Amino acid sequence: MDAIKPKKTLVEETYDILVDAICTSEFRPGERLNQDEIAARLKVSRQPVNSAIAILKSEKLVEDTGRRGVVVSALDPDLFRSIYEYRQLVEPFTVRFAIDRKPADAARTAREVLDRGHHAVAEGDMRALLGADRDFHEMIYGWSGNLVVQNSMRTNWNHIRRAMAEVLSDPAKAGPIWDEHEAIVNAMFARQSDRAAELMTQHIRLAYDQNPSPVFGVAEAS
Amino acid sequence: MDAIKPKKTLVEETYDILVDAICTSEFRPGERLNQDEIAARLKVSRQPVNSAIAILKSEKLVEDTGRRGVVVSALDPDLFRSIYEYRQLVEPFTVRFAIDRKPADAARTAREVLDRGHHAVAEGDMRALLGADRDFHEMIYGWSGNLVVQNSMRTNWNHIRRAMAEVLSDPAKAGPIWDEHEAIVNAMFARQSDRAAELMTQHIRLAYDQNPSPVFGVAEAS
DNA sequence: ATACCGTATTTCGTATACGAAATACTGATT
DNA sequence: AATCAGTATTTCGTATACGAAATACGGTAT
Repeated sequence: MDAIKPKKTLVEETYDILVDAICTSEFRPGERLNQDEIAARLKVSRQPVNSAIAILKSEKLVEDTGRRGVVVSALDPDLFRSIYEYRQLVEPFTVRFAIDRKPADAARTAREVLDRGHHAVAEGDMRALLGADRDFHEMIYGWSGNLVVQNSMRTNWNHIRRAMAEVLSDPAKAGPIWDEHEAIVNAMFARQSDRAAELMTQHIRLAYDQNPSPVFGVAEAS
Repeated sequence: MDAIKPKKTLVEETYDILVDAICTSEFRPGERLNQDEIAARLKVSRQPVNSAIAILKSEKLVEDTGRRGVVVSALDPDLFRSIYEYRQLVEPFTVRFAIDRKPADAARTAREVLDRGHHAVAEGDMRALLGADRDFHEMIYGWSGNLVVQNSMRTNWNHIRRAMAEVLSDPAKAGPIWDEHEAIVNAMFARQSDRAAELMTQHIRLAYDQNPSPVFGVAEAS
């Protein structure tokens, strides 16, 4: 019997809702977040909205405009470049560690995540695709056992989602991505450390290189 | 003429004060943060304290205990290991990029930072040492031009500071660290990319390896 | 027509109030 | 002495109030 799970506070719920709205471009880059309106929409007082916005600020999803509140941060090509530079460095490393550190049920988990991705491709569901893509990578970060990577990639994926929300991508183009995911996982389970890491490096480089404009033409998150 | 710099809000100031109190072990791991007491001490209402704590929560410097508020997070050996694992991966990378991306005044800045470090060694001032150490590494992160590394290492250094605050280290032992810093900078300015990166790798590995217990016997942050 | 000034309105930071939930304390029972 | 139940107190999440600062608007002067 587990402990009763504490409910999320209104601050936490508000934060989640705002993150999602920003990352799906419901709130556009540069758009002002009006606390009264948000509070009215969510049917809460302004105070939890104000607190949630303070957290968003610390995560740079929104930025200050002085006394007149915050705007959604602009999509920053420098940040995007940094994220992909970083991913090319860090994710092959997570692959290497994941091979040795993955838990006993890793094969089952991997199968589920891959199936979910292939299913999203078949359904042509862009939102599910992005979620599955993120799940795939987060699975590997988790297996790597490195808490710093897990934490830093959590916020990085929010920025990736934002960039992806700016374009209408063709889900059909996502097919090869999931083949690449399969190949990475196969190499990992075959304990081919170098091959798996190289496949991941190529995978991420390809995602970035196929981007005709660093932010607005993003074809794939990964 | 620059824009008038907006003042920090009470939430921001409170957050800064709390971070410092946690990172210098004024608030001990496991200790409850009482909002009323903190508000009274800082002579503000509870609301900005509550908001500041919400941000600390999202950064994992404090954790929830249900309805009775938050406690300062325990020093987690896994997190510490992750941080050093991560640093050994990421900081040589920042060194390599810094060589090409450093600004025109980099040599002057480096000199200032190194002088500050040597001065803190001579003064035997542990707190200044830790600050200078952090400044040294942040200088290189900044030169590398990678925003993700800069952001993630900001919170990581808070955790490093916490671990350091648990022990009374001998400042005299910090001397060789600054010699290592000098060597790294010299290799960078000589554009010896491989050598600089390797020196940084060794430097960080040495800092971690000299730690008899992953958290409590930390001799050096770097 | 444009610029300026005064007033009204909006918005947000923060203080205060309220009530729910958790914890501490006390007295009664076994 | 140990346990339980009831009550009091503490603490925090959130709503509401207040006031400062920013912005919008309307009228007047040039």
